[in-house]
Amino acid sequence: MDERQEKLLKEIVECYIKEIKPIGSKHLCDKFQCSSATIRNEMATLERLGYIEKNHISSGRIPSEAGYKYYVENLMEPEKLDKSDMLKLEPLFTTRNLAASDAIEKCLEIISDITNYTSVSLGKKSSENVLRQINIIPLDDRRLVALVCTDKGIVKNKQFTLSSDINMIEVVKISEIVNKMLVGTPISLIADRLEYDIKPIISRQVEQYEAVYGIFYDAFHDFLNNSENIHVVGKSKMLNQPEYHDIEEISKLISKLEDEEQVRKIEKKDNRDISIYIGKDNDFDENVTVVKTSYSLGGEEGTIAIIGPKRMEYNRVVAVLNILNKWLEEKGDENGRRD
Amino acid sequence: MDERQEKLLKEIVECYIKEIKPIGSKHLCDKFQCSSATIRNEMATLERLGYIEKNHISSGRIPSEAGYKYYVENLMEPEKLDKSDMLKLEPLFTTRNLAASDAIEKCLEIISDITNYTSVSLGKKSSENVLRQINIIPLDDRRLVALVCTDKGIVKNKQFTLSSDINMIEVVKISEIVNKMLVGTPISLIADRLEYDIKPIISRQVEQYEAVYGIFYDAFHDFLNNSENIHVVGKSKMLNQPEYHDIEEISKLISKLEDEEQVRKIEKKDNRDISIYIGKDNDFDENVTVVKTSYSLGGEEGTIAIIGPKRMEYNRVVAVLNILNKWLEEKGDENGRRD
DNA sequence: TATTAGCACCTGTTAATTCTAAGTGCTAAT
DNA sequence: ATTAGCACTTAGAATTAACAGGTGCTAATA
Repeated sequence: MDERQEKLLKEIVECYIKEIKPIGSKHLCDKFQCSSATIRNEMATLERLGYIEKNHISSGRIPSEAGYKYYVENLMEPEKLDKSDMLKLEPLFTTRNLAASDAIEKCLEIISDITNYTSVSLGKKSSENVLRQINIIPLDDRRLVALVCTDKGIVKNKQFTLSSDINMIEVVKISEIVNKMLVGTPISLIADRLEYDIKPIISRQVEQYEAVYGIFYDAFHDFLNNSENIHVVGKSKMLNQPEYHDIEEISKLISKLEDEEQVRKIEKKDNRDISIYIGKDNDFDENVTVVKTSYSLGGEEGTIAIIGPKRMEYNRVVAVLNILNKWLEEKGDENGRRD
Repeated sequence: MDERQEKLLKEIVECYIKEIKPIGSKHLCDKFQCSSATIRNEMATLERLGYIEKNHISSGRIPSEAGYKYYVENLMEPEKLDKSDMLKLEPLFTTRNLAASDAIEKCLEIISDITNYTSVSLGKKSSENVLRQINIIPLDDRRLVALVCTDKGIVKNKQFTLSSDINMIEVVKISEIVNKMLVGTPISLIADRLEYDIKPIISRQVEQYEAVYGIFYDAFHDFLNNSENIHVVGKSKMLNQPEYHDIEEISKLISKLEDEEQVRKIEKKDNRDISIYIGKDNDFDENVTVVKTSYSLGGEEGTIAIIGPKRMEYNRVVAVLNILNKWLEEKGDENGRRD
């Protein structure tokens, strides 16, 4: 590809991203100071190379997946975010001492707001976390909150109401035992340990041991079941993308976004700063582009991804992620220094 | 309306709910043992009364909003849920000592799953809650969890990482002061009280008082901002409803479901057991039906609503709500006895 | 008097047809 | 290497025709 061809491809991609209509040769005459015939010739070459496609024999051209790929790897110019975008990013920089998980969620919301695409965060499955501590906090003589914390900074609370035959003091005592015995245990093993190590002890000490056991079991239950640590923000953003006219298709996509197992497919083992998977390149859905970056924050490692149409405003998305990356790095350092 | 006309209306409504196609006179001949002409005559009457409509001069009939209304008020027969539905309801009855808010959310998920419509719960705005207690739970020497509990059983936790110049012990001490001074204060007033009552005290006792103040401020912040206590489950269920072919329209509806202020409009001051607002009768969206019931659970009062197409399977929905209502009542009693 | 058969009439839907706009590839001339 | 010119292609819009499914009304019927 010579320089003009590259410039042509760049123009086609950017123009198509804006207009969402196939680009004909005439549209590019002015920009390139030559006749439409010349453009047509060059386009024919680009098509032979696989970078652009026709919908039908006499339609304008649209970028192929390879074309988008070449664009993002070689042609795309970084964009500067405008003022209103920076304003939306503001709260991130001003809010201090947010916990990792809250910070990530805030990120997602801002990303989704700025880009108008769906944003996703993937942390370790909570079952891979290790129990740091469990606290029982009495609210009154019948109600309590169980607070479970893991090493990766996940904290969950769950409320319980005791039936009248259970003594709050017992529950607190048991929680001390659980702490002593189970701290450091991977969450995935907790259920077993509760059953085989803790239950026998409780049953010796407490009369209504089934109920007390139930509380501890339930306190962990959320961790085991819904593996959490996945957040998806802006699920319905794709409804605004005009290329999705078919309600069936979009419905399928949204279902996928609601299915944790599907979303997990976004995760991929590569450590590049920002990676872009276009169409068939990504394992999630061949009709979308997934842009990913990984973060490490307060000991928790994970991935942030943006899901949008293949005709994504790549340079905008990359610009946003670059800023967030820098911010996450700084925040990560801060936390690092302190640990 | 004589008996036959009522039976006719009932048939038209139920048939339309199933088939989603305008109902012609021929379809009803068998059921009514008479000719299509007779049916046509009767239909003309029903149309004059405003219970059914035509799309165009020679189409079959569809129920009008008034028709649906007459149906649910006078004609609808209660349905028994089938086995698979009861199976889905099962977890509700077996799970014990769930906190109110968790229980409600569980309800919503089950409702949405069984009915395939969107379900919503509306509790009191969290700013209307009153502070019950705030706990500071240290995780290590730099990290802590702040746990805020309100009288209506809302519990939220938020993690913080302390910068190295703040002493954990100080924070815990301050939390005791906050508890002493602010327990019983409506959440909506907390911000002010923090500023004017607590801040002066902290500033006298702690050197880095701004940061410590920040922690308490942030701990409450979520309560103030997003007024929470609204849950919407199955936002995209409407995508499966065939009458919503227009992507624009459905997109608008989903946006509404994501907008808390809009969702609040569902709330209405009426204390009937189950109330049904069809089309223009509801303040949320004139293209849907809202079925509501109110609950009182562990001192928290609120509303559960189901949002679906006007062509909703009313008897199924009502059957589900009836069961839930009974369950909620029992559970409410339990809690009541204990307080 | 309530029901029905028959008929003229209406409209959405579908398929077939035509027309146009936008674009292409190729050839020959520049 | 570029371009003008031309034949050719296709999607999409507009038009038409045929048809299916329905209606209301009238007159005959039980």
